[in-house]
Amino acid sequence: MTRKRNANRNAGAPTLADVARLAGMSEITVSRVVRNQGPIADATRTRVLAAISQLGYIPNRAAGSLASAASTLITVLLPSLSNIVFPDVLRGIHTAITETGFQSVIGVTDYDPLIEERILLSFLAWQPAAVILAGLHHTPTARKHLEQGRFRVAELMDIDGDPVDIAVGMSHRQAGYETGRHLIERGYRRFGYAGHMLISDDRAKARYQGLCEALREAGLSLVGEMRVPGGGSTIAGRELLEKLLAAHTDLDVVIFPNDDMAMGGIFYCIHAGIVIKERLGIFGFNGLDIGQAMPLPLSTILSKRFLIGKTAAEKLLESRERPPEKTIINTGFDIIEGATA
Amino acid sequence: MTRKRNANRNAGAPTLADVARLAGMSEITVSRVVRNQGPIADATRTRVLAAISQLGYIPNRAAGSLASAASTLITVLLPSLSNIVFPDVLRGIHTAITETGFQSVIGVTDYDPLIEERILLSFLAWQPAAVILAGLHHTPTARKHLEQGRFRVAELMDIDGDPVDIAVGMSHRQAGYETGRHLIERGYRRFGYAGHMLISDDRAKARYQGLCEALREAGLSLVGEMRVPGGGSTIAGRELLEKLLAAHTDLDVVIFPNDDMAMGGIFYCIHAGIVIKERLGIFGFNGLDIGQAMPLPLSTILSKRFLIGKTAAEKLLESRERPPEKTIINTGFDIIEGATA
DNA sequence: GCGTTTTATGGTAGCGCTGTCATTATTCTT
DNA sequence: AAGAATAATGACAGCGCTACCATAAAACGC
Repeated sequence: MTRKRNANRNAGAPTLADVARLAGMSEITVSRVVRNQGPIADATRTRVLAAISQLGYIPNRAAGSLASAASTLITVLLPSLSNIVFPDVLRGIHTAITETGFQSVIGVTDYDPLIEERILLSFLAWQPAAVILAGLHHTPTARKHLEQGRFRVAELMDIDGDPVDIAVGMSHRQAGYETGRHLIERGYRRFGYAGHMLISDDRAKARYQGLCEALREAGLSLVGEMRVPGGGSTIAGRELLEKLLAAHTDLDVVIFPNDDMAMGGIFYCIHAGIVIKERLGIFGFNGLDIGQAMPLPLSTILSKRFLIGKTAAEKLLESRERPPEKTIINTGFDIIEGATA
Repeated sequence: MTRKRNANRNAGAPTLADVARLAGMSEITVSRVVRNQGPIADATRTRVLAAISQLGYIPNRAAGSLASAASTLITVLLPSLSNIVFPDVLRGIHTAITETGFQSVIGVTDYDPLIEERILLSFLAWQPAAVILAGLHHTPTARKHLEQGRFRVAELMDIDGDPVDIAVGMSHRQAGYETGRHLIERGYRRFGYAGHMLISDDRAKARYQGLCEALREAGLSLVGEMRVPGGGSTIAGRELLEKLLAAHTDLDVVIFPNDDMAMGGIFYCIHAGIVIKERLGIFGFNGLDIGQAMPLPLSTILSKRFLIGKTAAEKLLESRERPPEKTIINTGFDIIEGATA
């Protein structure tokens, strides 16, 4: 039977036992060398390492995970990959884990908490060492599993709420608020908003609310507001601004939920001969490089995506066990003055 | 001993045996229901499913992988996450696998074949169902493992070469060549190249060579050429074009290795008052949305990144076994006429 | 109606590794 | 120098699942 079984296996792929035999050591010693764990005599380590490289041994992680009830996998659930923000976060995560032996398994939730829940459950089957997801808002089932699991949890981007374990991000409500204050101070009074319809993009919603609050405090309110269906791209921003200005000719500044859309707005102004900043201010969010490379650098808010990902992953790996108190790390944001508002 | 061991485990997480007991079935039957495999009576399936949801059973993939010597993981090795191209590819991959139960493990190689090799070996420890990587150029060790492994392999982006199993992409050499032909036909004669120094970016190199070949055939050659250190961004493109034009005042067209840099070039022209197209043509590569949203849409080549990722993943999952003949899928490219060259 | 195939289910032995508990050198105290 | 601590190694069971083979029951063929 054993023979039959092996037929379907990686033809003769060497196992711990093979290495042990060749090195003249017990399996457990080889295992310790591989995992760099426990006290090992230098001579032993050398011998084992030699046997490993001679055989081309690759440890079987499935067996290891099963035996130890823990894996080296980190589950990463991102709302989207189209929005450059999340690849940046992912890049930060990878920068932090690259030398640690941890590996990331990626899921894309499409901003949908139900999809997030489904993917989360299927990923928990790997007994991950940590779970990283976006935002603090999850389904009750997802939240329950996150709370009860034997793994670390980092919730990224947002810090306005109660995290399961670690939250790393910024206050989007505050960012929206300060956007409003900043523009009011610069003399803008007739505000427009050109958004998108990702109702599950809690961050964009929080910024919007913060903005409205700043306006309200100053006795102002949004004069005009429009949204495109879907996620919002540069082209969408361009077309949307045209429509918004057609409906509200007297706007003096328009805020976009992200830089991509804001750049579309700028392109529309150039096309339509509208003098940016004097006649119409444009304000974005994210602080993308490309916006800053433009002849008129985009006025926007720099969100520290890479830093968020990197910080979260580092923090996560500090300890295997979840500490008693929750951690909230505010990476903050910078207002980029720019030349468009 | 068993008790001690369980102490460290997921406290009482239900196992197949628990489900089997509750459903009054054998473990193997439950396993079959979970995997949707083999003939199961409807009544049995219903009962098992009820028990699963009652217990909140989550299968242990590590155990499954160990027993079957196969996993549902797909290893994805990308050169970079900064370059928007690769998140697009990843998005395509995820679109294809999202409903299949397969999951992606991501590694970032930084365009370095040695890093690629190291990550590949560490990922093979999971006995992945498939490996997806960029390009056809790998270390001998990596190539050997790819060839001998019991998993499918897809090499993306490039098709100029001999793949291990499946290649999906386009001919970058041809893209470069056609860029040259296209611009020569439009009357350009004094060519400049503003590149970067990613020597391991084989695709950019192939396009460069194709371009040179087209010029050579027409009795031309590059008048001026410069490269920035590192990967090349919009800002780098902007600064590089300034330098290149300072050194070669008589260029009538400049080709960039990607749209990001080309847009930087456009921004420099706007800034310096250079009339784009008439006085200086600008040509990119990738066909990013943002380039097409600009007042003067960028002249460039559309690479079908999303399609490449999606096609590769679909093809990969068609069959578990590697077929005897290799597959090469040419997704082609489109020349976008644009307004900048 | 009796063999033959198909459908549905189960028993059992591992998969390759690591946790737990020993055990035996070796070094350190005072 | 005797006891105590530490360093280095090993035996062995078992993690939770699935491949393999077996078996029983139902459907089929002529």
